[in-house]
Amino acid sequence: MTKEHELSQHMINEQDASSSSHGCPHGGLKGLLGKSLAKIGLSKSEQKKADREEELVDLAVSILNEDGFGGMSLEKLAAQSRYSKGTIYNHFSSKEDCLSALCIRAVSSIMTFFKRALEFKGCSREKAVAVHYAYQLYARMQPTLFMAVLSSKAPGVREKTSVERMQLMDALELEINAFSDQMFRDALEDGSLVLPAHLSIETLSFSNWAMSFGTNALANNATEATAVNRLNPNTVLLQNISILLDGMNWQPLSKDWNYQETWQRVEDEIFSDDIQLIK
Amino acid sequence: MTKEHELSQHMINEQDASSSSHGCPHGGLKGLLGKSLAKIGLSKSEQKKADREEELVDLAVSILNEDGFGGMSLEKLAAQSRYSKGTIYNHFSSKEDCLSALCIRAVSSIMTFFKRALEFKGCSREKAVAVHYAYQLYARMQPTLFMAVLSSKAPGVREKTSVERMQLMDALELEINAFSDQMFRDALEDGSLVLPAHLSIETLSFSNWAMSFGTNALANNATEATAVNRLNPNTVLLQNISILLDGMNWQPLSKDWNYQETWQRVEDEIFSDDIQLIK
DNA sequence: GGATCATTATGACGATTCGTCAAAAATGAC
DNA sequence: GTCATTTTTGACGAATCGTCATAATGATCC
Repeated sequence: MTKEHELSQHMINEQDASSSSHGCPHGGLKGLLGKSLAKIGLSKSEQKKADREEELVDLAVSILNEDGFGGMSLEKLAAQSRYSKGTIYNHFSSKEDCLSALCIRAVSSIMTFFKRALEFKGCSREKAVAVHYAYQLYARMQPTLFMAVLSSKAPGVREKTSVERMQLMDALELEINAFSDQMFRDALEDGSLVLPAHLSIETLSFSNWAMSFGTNALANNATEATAVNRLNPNTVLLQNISILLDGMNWQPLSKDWNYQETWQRVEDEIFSDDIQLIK
Repeated sequence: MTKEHELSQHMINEQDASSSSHGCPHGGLKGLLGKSLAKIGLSKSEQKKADREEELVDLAVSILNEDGFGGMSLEKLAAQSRYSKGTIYNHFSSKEDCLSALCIRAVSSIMTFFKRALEFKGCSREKAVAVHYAYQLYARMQPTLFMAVLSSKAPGVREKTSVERMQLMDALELEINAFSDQMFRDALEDGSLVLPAHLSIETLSFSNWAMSFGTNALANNATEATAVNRLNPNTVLLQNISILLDGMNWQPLSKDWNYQETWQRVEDEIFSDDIQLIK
């Protein structure tokens, strides 16, 4: 509850600060960060409403973590909050709308994690590895929220989400896409990656995302009978990603570089605080 | 509704027939197929109950397709069926238990698709491509059921699922894992694949699955803002998988073989009937 | 066939959640 | 202080959940 809150609180306002303070050698990504969600120019009452929504989403997250997906209800949210049901429905047009709000919270948090990962000092492929580390870390810290992002894309959920929220969600998604694309553009620029025949940046970017998402989703929902259980949960993602990036011929290849060490350095140098929270 | 029904109806009984009739040159997979779910030795009343359960799952699938995930209720299932609520609850201990039953149906269907894909005549990597084609085809034919498999792994759902059904689900999952592993074992045996340093069969098998799952899940839930929309939905999976299998150095590499043609041949030679249904 | 017992099916029930809406309360303008 | 506007409230009807006493069905024995 407070954990998630701390992660995302005022995140948007901190974006400019963080993205300009880290010493990213490639300028490409800078221009894409922040701005799109600026909470500027709000009247006093609008600000008040926005604050309360933040508070409600915080509470919803804690309920989600506590009672799982099916256990989340606006009734319960109202009961546990300082407000009545009517007020809750004044913020969220439906349960699904609230789920979408949670999804936005999740994607925003992931985005900040990504930006922190980018601060890692290393070659372009190492930076990509760092971003995957961040994704995996978030998936482990907030498993339910991580999965909520996917569920919120189901038709039934989208239909019941307010248009403004859907626009916000789509904007965030574009931002994430742009972020991912830019990683590959940077790699092409510095020569460590050459576009394979018949493949576009979009294809590489998507395959990269799909692998990371698939691995985290399956690892998250592992049962005793699952293939994941036979593997080391800490490095499954690194291994999968290594095979994929080798397939793209992204230099240096995994046989020529100890990415295991990179992985560990990302944990120690960037996310050591968050790792403590898990344990 | 009837579509899905036809797919899975008596599937288990047909397993032996299909796996012994196709001309698979590698014998490795044969031994693993079927058996594990044999519906033998049922008394008359047990048989009757099993039949009715099949009927109810069919109906549940159609409701799921019609009203989506949140719209599925046992109340509705009872209303649309010939039975009363009490009887429904006699079959499914809860809504979540019913969801797990749907998941079992889905995985079983996917398994039959996989086995059909294996009938494709070609080298081991082509067979793997065929299996991915089958997975993607199922995901497109039954998008909601496809996603249901993942949701049924959530803790909240598992908790409310009857133990027998969970055992059945775990057994199915093991079967799928074994199937996947065997594909890689066959490839190692015929020499087209060599185990990369520090990687196990389990790792390769899982990365293969994760990529396919991730791609299909994301492609299924694509919105206008998604990266998937920029790509050709018919071949996204083939492209992603090609990069991955190249990364494993599975011969022949995509630069030395036209897998696009393989992909098309799988569609034409194995799944042409099912493709018709989508259109 | 009929009596007896075991199994299965039924739908009424209380509890919970959904989303709505008229009335009450709070806010703000003058 | 008064009035108008906005916001908050919780009671409401509908839908769903899962349970359980009762009714119906079927099996077994005489």
